Amino acid sequence: MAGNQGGVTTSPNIVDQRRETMLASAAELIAERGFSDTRITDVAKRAGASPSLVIYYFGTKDKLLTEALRYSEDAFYLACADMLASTPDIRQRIERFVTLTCVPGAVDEQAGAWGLWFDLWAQAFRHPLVAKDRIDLDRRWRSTIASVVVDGVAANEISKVDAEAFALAWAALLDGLAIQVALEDPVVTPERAVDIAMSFAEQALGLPPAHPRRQPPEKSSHPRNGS
Amino acid sequence: MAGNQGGVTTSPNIVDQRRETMLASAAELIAERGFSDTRITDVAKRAGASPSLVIYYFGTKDKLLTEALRYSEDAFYLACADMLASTPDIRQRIERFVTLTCVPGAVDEQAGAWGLWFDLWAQAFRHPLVAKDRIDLDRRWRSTIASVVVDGVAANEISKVDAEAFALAWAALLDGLAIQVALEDPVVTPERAVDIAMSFAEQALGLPPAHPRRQPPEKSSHPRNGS
DNA sequence: CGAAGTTGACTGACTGTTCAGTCTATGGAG
DNA sequence: CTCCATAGACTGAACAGTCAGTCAACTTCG
Repeated sequence: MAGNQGGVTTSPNIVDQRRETMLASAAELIAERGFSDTRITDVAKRAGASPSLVIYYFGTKDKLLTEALRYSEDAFYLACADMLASTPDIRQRIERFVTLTCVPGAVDEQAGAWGLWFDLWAQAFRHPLVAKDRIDLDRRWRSTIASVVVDGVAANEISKVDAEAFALAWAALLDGLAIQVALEDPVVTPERAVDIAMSFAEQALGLPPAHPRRQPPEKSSHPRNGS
Repeated sequence: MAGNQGGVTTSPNIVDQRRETMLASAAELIAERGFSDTRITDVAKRAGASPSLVIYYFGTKDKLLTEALRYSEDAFYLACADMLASTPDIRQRIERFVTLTCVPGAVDEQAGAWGLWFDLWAQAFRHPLVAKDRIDLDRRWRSTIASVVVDGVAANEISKVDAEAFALAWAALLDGLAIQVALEDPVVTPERAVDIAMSFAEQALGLPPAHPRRQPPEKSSHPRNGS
C-alpha cells in the first residue's frame, strides 16, 4: 500500500491516503444505502473532506463509485488470501470459505458487504465496464477455490477431482445461499446454509463428513442428500 | 379482471387495464434501466399517459415501482404454474425449471427479467417491506420445487427424498448459476449451467442420468416453444 | 513564486409531486 | 328527450427540492 510511486516527487503518501479514505467511505456508503442512493456529499462527510475535493480526486461520481466497488472487491480478496495463508488444512479452508460467504459477521470487515454484491450485480448487468470487472472478479474467486482443491489433491488430503468443475458449481451454490442469508430468509438460516454448502463439498470432494467440532447429539435426521 | 366491483358504476375495467399497463411498463423499464434509473416520465410515456396520471394512480413513485416488482413476480409464477400444469413428467419438470432460470430467452416473457431480480435483491436488502415480499416469493418458489419432488415420489418416479431440503439447496444453486449466466460470464455458459443444475438434481433425486438432454422425440402439442 | 490541495458558494439541470382546472360520461330532474 | 350537476379520469404548467459539477479564491508547502 505504501509503495505506490506515481511519479510525483513529494508526497503521494498523503494523497493516496486521502484517496483510500474516500474509496473506503464510498464503499461503506454503497453497502449501506446502495449505489444510487450514495451522494458525494455523504462520502465527503464520512471521509472528512469537502464534496468539491471528492470531485477533484475522482472527477465524477460514477468514477468514484465504480472505483469504490473495485476497491472493496480487492479488499475482500486480500482478506481471502490472508485467510488461506494461515489455514493449511483443506477442510478448514473449505469451512472458512463457507463462513466467509454465508455467515454474517464472520468477516471482520464491514458487515454490510453483501449490499455491495447486490449493487455490483445490478450495475454489472447494465454497464459493460462493470460487467468486465465482475467477470474477472469471479474468475479469481473460482480459481482460488480450485487451487485449494488442487492443493488438497497434491497433499493427498483428498482423491483426484475436477477442481474447475467443482469450483464452478460450488461457487454458484455459495452465491445462492449467501443471497438467502443476506436477505434474512427465515428458512435459510446461516447454520442451514453452512450445512448445505459443506455437505455438497464433502460429497463432491470426498471429504470425511465427520465434524471435528461439536455435533448434534441425537439429531439423526441430518438431511444428507445421499439419495 | 371483470370481477372487480368497487362500487363504481361505470367501468372499473378501463381503470384496471390502465393500472396493469402502467405496472407492465414500469416492470419493463426497471428490468432495462434499473430501479433507480426509472423515471415516472418514462413509465408514463411507455404507458401512453401523462406523468401526473401515474401519480394519480399510484400516489408515489416508490409505490409504483414496488408494485411493479410484485406484479412481475406474480407474472413469473403464473407462467411457472402454467408450465407445470402442462408438464406431467418429473424429469421434464425439473428440466423446465432449469431452462426457466438459466437459459436466456427460454421464457417468452421479457428477456431482461434478470435485471428485475438484481434490483429486487438490492431493494430487499435495504427495505424491510420489500424484503418481506421477497421472502414470501422465495418460499413459494421452493415449495413449488418441493411439491414437484413430492409428486414425483408419489408417482413412484423417484424414491423418497427430503423434498424441502432438496428444494432449498437446489434453488440456491439455480440462483447462483442464473447470476453467472445473466451476467454473461464466459466460463459459465447456459449449457454449462444447465449441466450443473441437472447433475445436482439427478444425483440428489436419484433421477436416471441415462436420458441425455434432448427433447422427447415427438411431442405433438407444444403450448409454447421459443428457440 | 508556483503548483497542488482544498474549500464554500453557486448553478443549472433534473424530476417527483401538487394543483387548478378540463374533458367525458353517467344519471337524475324537469 | 334535454339539460345540468356531479364524479371520476386526466392533463399541463408550475413548484420545490435535490444534487452533481463549476469556479474563483484561499491555503499550504516545496
